[in-house]
Amino acid sequence: MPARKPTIDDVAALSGVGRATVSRVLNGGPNVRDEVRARVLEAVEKLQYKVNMQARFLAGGRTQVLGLIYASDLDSEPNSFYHSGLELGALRACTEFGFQLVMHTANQHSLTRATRIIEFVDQSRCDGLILTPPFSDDTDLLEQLQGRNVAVVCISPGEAAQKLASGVGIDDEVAAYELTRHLVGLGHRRFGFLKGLQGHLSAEQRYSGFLRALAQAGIGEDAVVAARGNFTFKSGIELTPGLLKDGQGITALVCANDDMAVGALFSIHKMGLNVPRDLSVVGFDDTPVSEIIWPPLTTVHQPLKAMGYRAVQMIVERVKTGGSAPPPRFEAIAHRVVIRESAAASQPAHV
Amino acid sequence: MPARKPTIDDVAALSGVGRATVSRVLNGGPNVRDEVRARVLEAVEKLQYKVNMQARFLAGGRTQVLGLIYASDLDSEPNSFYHSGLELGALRACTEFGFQLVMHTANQHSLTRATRIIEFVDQSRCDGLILTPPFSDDTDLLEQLQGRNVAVVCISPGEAAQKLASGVGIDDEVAAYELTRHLVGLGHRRFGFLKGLQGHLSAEQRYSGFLRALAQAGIGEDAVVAARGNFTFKSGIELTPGLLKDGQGITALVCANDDMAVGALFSIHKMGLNVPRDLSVVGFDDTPVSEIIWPPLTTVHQPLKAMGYRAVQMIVERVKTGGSAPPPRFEAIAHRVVIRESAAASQPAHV
DNA sequence: GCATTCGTTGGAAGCGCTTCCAATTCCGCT
DNA sequence: AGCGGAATTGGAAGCGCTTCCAACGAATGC
Repeated sequence: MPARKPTIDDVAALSGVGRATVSRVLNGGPNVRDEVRARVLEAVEKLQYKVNMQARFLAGGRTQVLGLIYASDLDSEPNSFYHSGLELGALRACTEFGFQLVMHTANQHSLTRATRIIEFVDQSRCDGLILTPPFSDDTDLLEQLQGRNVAVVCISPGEAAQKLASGVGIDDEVAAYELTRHLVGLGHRRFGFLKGLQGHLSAEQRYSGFLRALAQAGIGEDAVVAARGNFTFKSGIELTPGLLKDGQGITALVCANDDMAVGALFSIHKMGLNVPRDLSVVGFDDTPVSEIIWPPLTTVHQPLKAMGYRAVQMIVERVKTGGSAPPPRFEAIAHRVVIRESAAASQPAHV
Repeated sequence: MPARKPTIDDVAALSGVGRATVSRVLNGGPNVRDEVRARVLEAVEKLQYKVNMQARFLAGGRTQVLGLIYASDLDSEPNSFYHSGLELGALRACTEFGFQLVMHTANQHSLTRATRIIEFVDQSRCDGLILTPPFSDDTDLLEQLQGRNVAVVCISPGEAAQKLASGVGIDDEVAAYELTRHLVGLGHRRFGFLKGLQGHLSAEQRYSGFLRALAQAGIGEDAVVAARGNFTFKSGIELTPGLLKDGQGITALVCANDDMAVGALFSIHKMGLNVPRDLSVVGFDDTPVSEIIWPPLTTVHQPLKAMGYRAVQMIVERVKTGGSAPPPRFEAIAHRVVIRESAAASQPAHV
C-alpha cells in the first residue's frame, strides 16, 4: 500500500516528455505547448503526484515557509486571543498562496531572544518572518535580520522598527480619536484614562488620539485624570479606585485596552457603582470577554485576522517578485468602533 | 556579506575528515573517535555551520516536521484559548526535541475536510500530526491516515477514534465526579445540569461522572434537571431560565463547560438572583474568563499546555524509534478542580 | 531559397545531506 | 609474528527537484 510516492520522473515517463518540461508545467513556466501541458497535467492527476517541497527547495532555494514568532511567556488570555487571530489570518493566506506557516516562540525576557530567533531563521531557512509584539519592536533583532535573506513583516511595530521593516497594524491614534468622539457626543466632559505600558507605541497613540478628540471639542487636558497601567486585568482593578476618588466629576473612563477596562468594571462594581448609569467605560481591542461581560463593552475592534492575512500577503509579494528588500512600509488596516452598552449618555447630575 | 552558507563539505574540509564522518558526528552516530569528533565539532562552531534540514530530509526521509490541525471556522474565544494552550505546549516540546511545528486549518463543516488534511500531509511530508477536536474524532480521516506514514496523536478523541490512533486528554468522567463531590460536600442536593453537545464524548463523560458522584451520595437522577446545550455562551444564557423555573429547589448548577457557565451567570444575574448566595454555579475548562468574571468560577482546570506537550512527545517517541505504528494508546493528563467563589454552601432555606 | 531567430524540448549538472559499502586501521589472541 | 574481527573512516550513490544549456524544428528575414 505505501508504495513509493510518484516522483517527477514518473510523471515525465507517463506523459512521454522530459523531466524539465514537467517542471516547467508545474511552475507555470513559459514555452510549453498547450497540448503538452495538458498531457502532463493529466499524468499528474492520474498519478496523484505532489511535488516534494524539500526537494524543490534544495534545488531552487525557496522554501515557501513563513515563520510566525510569538512570545512564549505570554500565556494569559488576552494574548491567546490576540495571537490566535493573527495566526488564523496568516494561515488562511498561507493556504491560499501555497505557503507553510511554521510557528516559533521565544522568551521575550531572555537576553538571547534575538539569537534564538536568528537561529530559527537559519535553521528553518524560511522565506519570510512575521514578528508579533514585543518582537516587532526589537530593533536589534530587526537589524540582524537585514543581512539574512528573509522578508520580514512586523505586527504593530514601534516607530523605530517601522524604519527597519514593513509592518501592519491599525491606526491607534485615529481609533482612539473616534472612540473619544463617541463619548464626547454622549455628553461626557470629564474623563479618566487608564494608560497602557510606557513606551508602547500603541499605548501612546491611543492616548494622543484621545487628547486630540478632546481638544477638538474644546476640552483641555485638565479635564482628564490619567493613570499608567500595564494592559493587564489586574492593573485595571488596582488603578480604578484611585482615578474615581481623585478625579471627582469623571463620567467616562477610557482604557487603553479591554483587559484593563474589564478590571475597571470589576472594581467599579465592587464600589457599588453602576455602569453605564454612574459611569461609562470603554476599552480597546474587542476581545471576546468584552462581549460576554456585563455590561458589554464599547470598544475598538482590531481586525487581527485581516492583519495576519495582510502580513502574509506582503511577504508573498516580496518573495514572489524575488527582488531585494523594498523600502519598509507600514500599512494600516481598517478598525471599527464597536458600540455596546458600557457607554451611555452622561447623566446631568454627574456633569 | 551573505556569503554562501557553509555546507557539510566545508566542515569536512576544515576538520580534515570525510563528509560521512561529519554526518556521523552531527547525528550522534557511533564509531567516531573522540578526538575526531571534537575536531569536527570545533569546525562546526568556527564556521557557524547549520545543517540544511531540507537536504537532510531529501536524503534521509525524516522531515522533523509536525503538523497541528485545527478548525478554521472556530474563531470565537473559547477555542482561541483552547488552541493557544495546546499550541504553546506543543511548541515547547518541538523546540526541545528539534522539531518544527507547522500549522494547518481545515473547515470543520466542509465535506472535503479529510481530503484537505490528507493533502496537507502528502504535501508537507510531515512526520507527525496532532489532531484537535473536532478532527480528533473523525474516524474517516483517521482511517485514511493509517496508510500514510505519519504518527498521529489526537487531542481528546472520541471512543471510536481512540481505537484508531493514540490520544491525550483529561479524564472527564473523574473530573466531573470530583467537581460534583465538592458540591455535594457543600450540602447541595438538587442540581441543574447544562449538557454539552450531543455525541461529544467529553460532554457525555462529564455528565456520567456527575451522576456517579450523585449516586454515591445516595442522590438519584430525579434530583437533577438537565438541558442540552452546545457549549456556547449563548446556549448558557438561553437554557438557564428554563432550568431554574422548572426545577424548583435547585441549589447548584453544573455546566459542561465554562462558556455555558458564564452564560448561566449572565442569565441568573438578569433574573435578579445572586451567585453563590442563591445558587452555586460551576463550569469546566478553566478558561480565562472564569477567573475574570464575577463571581470567579469554580471549575476544572484542563492542562492544555501539558496535553500539547505530551502529544508531541508521543509523536517524537514513535518517530525516533522509527518503528511501525504501535497499538493506539490513550493517555490521561492530570486535571485539577479549581475552587473559586461561584460555588458555596447550600443555603438551608433553599434545600 | 538560405540564413537567422524564436519557441520548445530534453540532457545533465548540481542543491546538501544520509547511508551503504568497501577500505583501512587497530586490537586481542593464538 | 600472524590472523580474524571489530572499530573507524572515506567514496560514492542517490533523495526529487530546478535550471542552465545545447539541440531541434519551424517561422521569419533578406
